[in-house]
Amino acid sequence: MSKRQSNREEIFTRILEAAEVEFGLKGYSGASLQHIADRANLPKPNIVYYFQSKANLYKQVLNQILMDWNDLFDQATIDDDPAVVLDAFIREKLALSFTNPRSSRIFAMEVIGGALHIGDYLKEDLVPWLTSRVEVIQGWIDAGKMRSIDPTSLIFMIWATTQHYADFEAQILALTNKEALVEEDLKRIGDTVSSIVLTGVGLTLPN
Amino acid sequence: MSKRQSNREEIFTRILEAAEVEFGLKGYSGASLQHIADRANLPKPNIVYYFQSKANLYKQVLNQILMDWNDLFDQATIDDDPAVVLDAFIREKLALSFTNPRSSRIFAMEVIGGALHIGDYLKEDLVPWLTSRVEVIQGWIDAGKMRSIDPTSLIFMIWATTQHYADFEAQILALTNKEALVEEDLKRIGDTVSSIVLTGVGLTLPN
DNA sequence: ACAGATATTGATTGTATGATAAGGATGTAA
DNA sequence: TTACATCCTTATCATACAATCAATATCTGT
Repeated sequence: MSKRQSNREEIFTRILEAAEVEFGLKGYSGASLQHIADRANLPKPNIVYYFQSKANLYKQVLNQILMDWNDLFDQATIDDDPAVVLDAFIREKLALSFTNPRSSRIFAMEVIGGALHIGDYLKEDLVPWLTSRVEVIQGWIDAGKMRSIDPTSLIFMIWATTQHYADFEAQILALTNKEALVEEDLKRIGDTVSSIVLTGVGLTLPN
Repeated sequence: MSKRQSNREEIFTRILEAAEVEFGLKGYSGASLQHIADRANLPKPNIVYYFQSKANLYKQVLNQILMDWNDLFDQATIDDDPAVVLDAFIREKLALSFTNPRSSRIFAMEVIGGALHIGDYLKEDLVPWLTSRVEVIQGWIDAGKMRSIDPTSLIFMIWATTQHYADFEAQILALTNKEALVEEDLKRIGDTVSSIVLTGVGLTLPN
């Protein structure tokens, strides 16, 4: 007669999910352990029992998000067709913003707040990633496959535009007078962004 | 012998400025009236005396920011050259992100948090603005001046890209290994973004 | 110079928070 | 069954906060 159907791991993820929702809604300071506990259907001290502190729980949530963010655009090499790669990158990143806006928002709030908790990750893990991606794009430019533009600014531009639909969802819904963004919007926006960016850097998709 | 050089208006703006800094650094929940008071060099109760409550002070700060945001891209008509207008819009918005990143960040955090305090402003003031701008761009498209793309997505794209440099400054500095963004960066990024967008929608700047 | 309005101050209040402590329940191994 | 470790829960802590208050100081119009 086990009132306790839940093992350690299940509770872990339950708390993490509740925390993600709460942090996503209220930000770090605004979120309270009590609310997270209520959401996870657990007494508050249990949260601390599993995660030691609020700051640590927050770090774990961020870590989870960064691990979930797939390595889109990661396997691309100089030999690939830049049009195909960039189009896929834009559409995948945009789709991720649509399906998982909460993750994007937590990350955004963290960075806007100065990236105090993930500054090290940015410098240690993301810098090499960006460097290697810039090299690939520069390779395409040198090979005459695309127009000469600043690769870093291009990557930031794609990041900014795609994440915008997750982070500023409230503004977009208010401005477009909608309840939610749907599959149709994803396609229209993906078409527009991909079209502008690809044309902008002198590329056309093969048929 | 007036120890008190400050009239009511001066104190008002002093509090508003201190609050903008504090909210920008810590977010709404993270900011405390005590810290705002310290920053404004006033006792805490005076903050409440002038602004009644923390929530109201925050609203006033947001209001101030929205009023400061000039009406860039506002006077453009169908008769103008879209290349000139869009280029100027991109560069001015980008410059604003560089000179006043704090305002942009407070606005961003507010929207990410669900735009609970400025939802009405978005619907009442920004919707008409967006509608009229979309009409102008659609007019350019209909007149064959530029490529046919979704005007709304284009505007969001420009917003996202330009604000990105203010909101995600911490990430950008970490990734580019810099201390601060300078005039030179503003030019390079402006060139890249303007070039990609203009080319992307089939425009070229006149000489 | 005076009186009424306005502004400033330090002290205080009640509440919500993150964190801890200590005992009880549960499962596991001998 | 017994012993032990893990897990959970109730009760409680000190702290920081927004907000209020009563008392004092300052200004302003007459």
